[in-house]
Amino acid sequence: MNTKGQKIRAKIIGAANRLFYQRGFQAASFSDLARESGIPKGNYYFHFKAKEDLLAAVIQDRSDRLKIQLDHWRDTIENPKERLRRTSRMIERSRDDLVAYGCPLGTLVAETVKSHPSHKNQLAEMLRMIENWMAEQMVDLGLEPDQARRRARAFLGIMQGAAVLAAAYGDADVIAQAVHDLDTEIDTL
Amino acid sequence: MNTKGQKIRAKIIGAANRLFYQRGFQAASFSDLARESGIPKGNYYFHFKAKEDLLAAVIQDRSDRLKIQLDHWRDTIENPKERLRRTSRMIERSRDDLVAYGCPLGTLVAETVKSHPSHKNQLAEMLRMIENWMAEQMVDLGLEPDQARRRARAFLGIMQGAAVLAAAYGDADVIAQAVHDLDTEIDTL
DNA sequence: GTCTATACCTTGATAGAC
DNA sequence: GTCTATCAAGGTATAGAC
Repeated sequence: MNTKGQKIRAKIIGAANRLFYQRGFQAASFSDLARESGIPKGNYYFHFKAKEDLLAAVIQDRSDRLKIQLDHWRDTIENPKERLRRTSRMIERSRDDLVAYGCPLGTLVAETVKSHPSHKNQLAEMLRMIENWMAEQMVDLGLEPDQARRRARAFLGIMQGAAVLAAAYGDADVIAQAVHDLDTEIDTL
Repeated sequence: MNTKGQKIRAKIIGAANRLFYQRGFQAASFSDLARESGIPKGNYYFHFKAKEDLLAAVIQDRSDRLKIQLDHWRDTIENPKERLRRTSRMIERSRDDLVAYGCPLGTLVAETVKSHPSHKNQLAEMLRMIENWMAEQMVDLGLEPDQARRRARAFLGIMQGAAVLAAAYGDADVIAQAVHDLDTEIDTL
């Protein structure tokens, strides 16, 4: 009988995923979640011991889906440069959200590093997943592993920085510039 | 008789400045502030109508001091490249705080863009102040204004991105790499 | 397994004594 | 001008009916 339970659980995670992103983890209350998801407040505590456990599940969910996406790109795209370009296209496509709410990962880092350090490892792992993936593609292009790691980290930093500035300025051009800069860097690899 | 009042006000801003950075704006309560500053809770509402007004004063205070710093560098350092290098040295010097709490500006952007949009302009102005200042030095180096703005924005993005990753990874090496990348970029200007 | 009602606490904010 | 006492509101979390 866990199909129904799993379904409600997934629905809760889905609603929390969106609200934690759009309002922030601390600011999103269970009342908000209940109202927007249609699932009553008390129900949350059957599926998750505490709000922090719900956050952990949300991060895990994002991580799982990111992994699927990265694996898919790696397995279906032959050209390493083209694979790399997918990352810049990803932030280009989500630019409106980035302007409105910042990076889903980066803003969560900002919150959790101060008040909820228990989630830092989960978030760091997710960022490392992206970094490692980009480094792999660079190695495929012939870069030395050390050099690849450095470049991959710089790429990730550019993305994170662009998300912060885009949100602060409320200006999608910041994303456009970052995408352009990343793409021209990829060309020179 | 505003000397004493101003002094208490300044003391409140000082304590809030630190706690808002180390714990985050939402997470830092008046009880925390009262305990750490020694100034009783009720007193805060004589000097600031609401918590948001205190935040506005804190940001203004940071902005004022940043302006003084940038003006000072502009007026006392002859070599434009050396002026630019001061910005990378600044993040290098504060790297322990960046690792522990992220960027004082960037993390505040992450919080306010979602739940307190009224402060976005203040923060955006502060970031633009840095961006404009760096662009000025680049123009002094002979870059076209448009090109200088693009590069300055990229520089600022690298700093913000490095702060996010350093905090997420809990690793000061991220800052070291960003400083190195910035310095070598400055060399090529 | 699901939902309702509620306990308990902390928060930002206020009223009024000094 | 400064501080104490307290408020109403809203938060997370729980107990227990269904």
